Amino acid sequence: MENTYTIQQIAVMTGLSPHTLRYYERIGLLHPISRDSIGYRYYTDRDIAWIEFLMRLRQTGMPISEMKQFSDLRSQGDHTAGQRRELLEQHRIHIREQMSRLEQDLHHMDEKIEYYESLEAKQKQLPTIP
Amino acid sequence: MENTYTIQQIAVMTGLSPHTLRYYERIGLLHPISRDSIGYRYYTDRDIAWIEFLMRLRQTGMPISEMKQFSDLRSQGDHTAGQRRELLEQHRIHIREQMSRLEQDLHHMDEKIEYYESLEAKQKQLPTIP
DNA sequence: TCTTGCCTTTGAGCGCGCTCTAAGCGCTAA
DNA sequence: TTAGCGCTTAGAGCGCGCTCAAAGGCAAGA
Repeated sequence: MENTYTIQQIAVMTGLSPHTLRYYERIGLLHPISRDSIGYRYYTDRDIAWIEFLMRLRQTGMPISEMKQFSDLRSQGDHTAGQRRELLEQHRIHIREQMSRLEQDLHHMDEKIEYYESLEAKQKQLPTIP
Repeated sequence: MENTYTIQQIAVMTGLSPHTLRYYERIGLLHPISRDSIGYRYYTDRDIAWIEFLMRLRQTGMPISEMKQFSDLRSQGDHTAGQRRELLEQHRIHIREQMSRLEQDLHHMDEKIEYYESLEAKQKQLPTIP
């Protein structure tokens, strides 16, 4: 659990580019990452967990400005747990909305695909018009 | 079924702005919309159906370049039905992937929220440290 | 007649989330 | 000693999907 990783290793593990990792740190999504004697970043397992959490927020459509809010609350300590929970509950609602919208859209796609299938079936019945 | 609508009416009905409606036409997502005697656009019910379909594609994450492909196939006539169906089947896979990813992410959010709840519960037990 | 209002066009501008460039440093291998 | 590699920084640039600005036309109402 005392492992450390270079930025390149984190990039491979998370799928984020080193550029993006530095960018996230620059805008404050990541607290200032520890450095070795020559100034290279080294990431810990805890950092990885946090990065993966950030990725889930992004993945589910949270804008970076809101992720920043969340990060700021986190860095203020445990007494912000309530606010963080509220933010997350709001976001959970958002995720559920996305899911139900996707479900509806999926049904529509199914219908549209069936429509095309029937169109193709008709076309086979009348290969060419004489 | 022979109704026609101004761009403003379409904007209200679809939620897209007149700007966006013109933009979509400009880039070829919409075929050139009919005009009245003084050059104003008038949209038909068929146009509305197509716009709503486009919105579903966008909503589900299809990039505009791919929507353009689809539109181009459509304007080439019924013989492209097969290709359109294939595109849509690909996209349906994409939608399903999004849904399962969201479901996973939702579970993670649930856990995180529970974690915060437990944190808050602890804090109430120890309101202040003497 | 004049104002108001909605439409038209082309092309520029914008916000988001990266992504890349340029210049430079320290370590290691040849 | 030198070449090459991987890291560092600040700041510029980019792709996407809009969104707006400027300039102008037509028509209905005062």
